[in-house]
Amino acid sequence: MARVSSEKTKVGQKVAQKHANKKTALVDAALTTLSRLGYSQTNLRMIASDAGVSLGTIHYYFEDKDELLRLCVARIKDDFSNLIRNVFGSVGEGGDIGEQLAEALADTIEDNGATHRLWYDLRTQAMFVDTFRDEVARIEQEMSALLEGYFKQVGASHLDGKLVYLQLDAIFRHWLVKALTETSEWRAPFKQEFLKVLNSAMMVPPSV
Amino acid sequence: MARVSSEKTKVGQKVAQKHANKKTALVDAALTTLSRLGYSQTNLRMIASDAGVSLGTIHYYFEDKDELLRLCVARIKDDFSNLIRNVFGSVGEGGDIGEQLAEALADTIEDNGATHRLWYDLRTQAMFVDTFRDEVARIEQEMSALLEGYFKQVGASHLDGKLVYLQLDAIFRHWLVKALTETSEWRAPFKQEFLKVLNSAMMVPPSV
DNA sequence: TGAGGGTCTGGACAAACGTTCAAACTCTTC
DNA sequence: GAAGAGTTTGAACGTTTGTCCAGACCCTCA
Repeated sequence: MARVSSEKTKVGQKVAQKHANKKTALVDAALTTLSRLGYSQTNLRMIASDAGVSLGTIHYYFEDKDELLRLCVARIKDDFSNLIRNVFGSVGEGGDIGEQLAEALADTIEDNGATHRLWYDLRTQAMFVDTFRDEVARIEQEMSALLEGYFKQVGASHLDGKLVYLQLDAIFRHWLVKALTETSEWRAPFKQEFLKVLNSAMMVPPSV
Repeated sequence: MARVSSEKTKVGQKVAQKHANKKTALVDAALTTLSRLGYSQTNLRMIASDAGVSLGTIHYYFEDKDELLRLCVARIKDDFSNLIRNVFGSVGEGGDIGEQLAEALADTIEDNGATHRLWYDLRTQAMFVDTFRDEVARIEQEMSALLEGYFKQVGASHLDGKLVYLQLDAIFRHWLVKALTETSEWRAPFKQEFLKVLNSAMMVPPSV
């Protein structure tokens, strides 16, 4: 089992960089497979096939299946943070901010639907096995924190970020399923319900 | 492969009844295993072990694994309906109805936590495979309908049952996870958040 | 007390799984 | 262009999985 050179020479660094790049590329491929088939039906042969490498290559870069899956969850966390951050960032100053937020989330249902589905899959797996449990909890905390930051920005700092996140997430998940399984129009009703929940949440007065 | 006598004789009916009883007992055992291990980690040998029968017996009563799992989902549906119906039924006329509802739901987190966890597992599986998809959709519709019936009863018939169900379900799931994984007190915060969401949902005025 | 239909068993099977490994291959460096 | 470190392969291994089956078992009637 050859290991990548960890010497602190110039060549060693170059090789290590290449090694790391390939590793992240394989994580990418694994995420493609996972988002297509789901956690329970994904195996290493499928991942290798999607990545265009042989089965042995997977084990050359990863200790075992667990390490690969953990890195996948970590990657999802980063992608999620960036995605939501971009959503909040793309929301312009003028116009109805909630409306723009709903629009951006509808876009990500359309563009990253499979990835979001995988997130719900891994979140559920974490209810049974503790492999991802901590990382899942961290992601949810970060989502809540992002929302809370948004609330502070619009002068509603008394709102509970986690509580509103849970409600909005439920709407998001529901219409994600619709968008993935049905052909009927979903953007309009999603945006309507999302805004309804968001507005009703923001109408809650500060608790005494 | 011996099949149960389907003759319409007296003996035939008796035998068929016994056969059906054993079949439901095996579904019960399967649900125990599933709720303990989750969908992706449950296999027929575990189910047979929990049921106290040999592996062959499973295939004597069920065509294949799929049939058993489908019957499990169907059983969950019935149990769920009855459970929620009981919750609504146990809610007395006097006092704060929302408070009593939250209390009853907290009880079922405590008493049937593993079953609820399984429900979320199967609901997520339905996002990837279509085996349970229709049955899952039916269950969610029934939950929404039950809630809508409750709204009509308290004179808030303009509220969207599905929308409120999604929000309350999110709170329920969140605190179910807490109750299953952490030792800290969860009943009080669950009831508080549940009521907060319920009340804020019921404050929504009829749309024009 | 046999006969016979229903029940149950434990082993056997093929397929699929994660994992391992010797051998072949690629690329850089001297 | 030889050497060597890093990479990739495809076959092979041991396990686990769902499925199948011949035979043993149980129970009920004639």
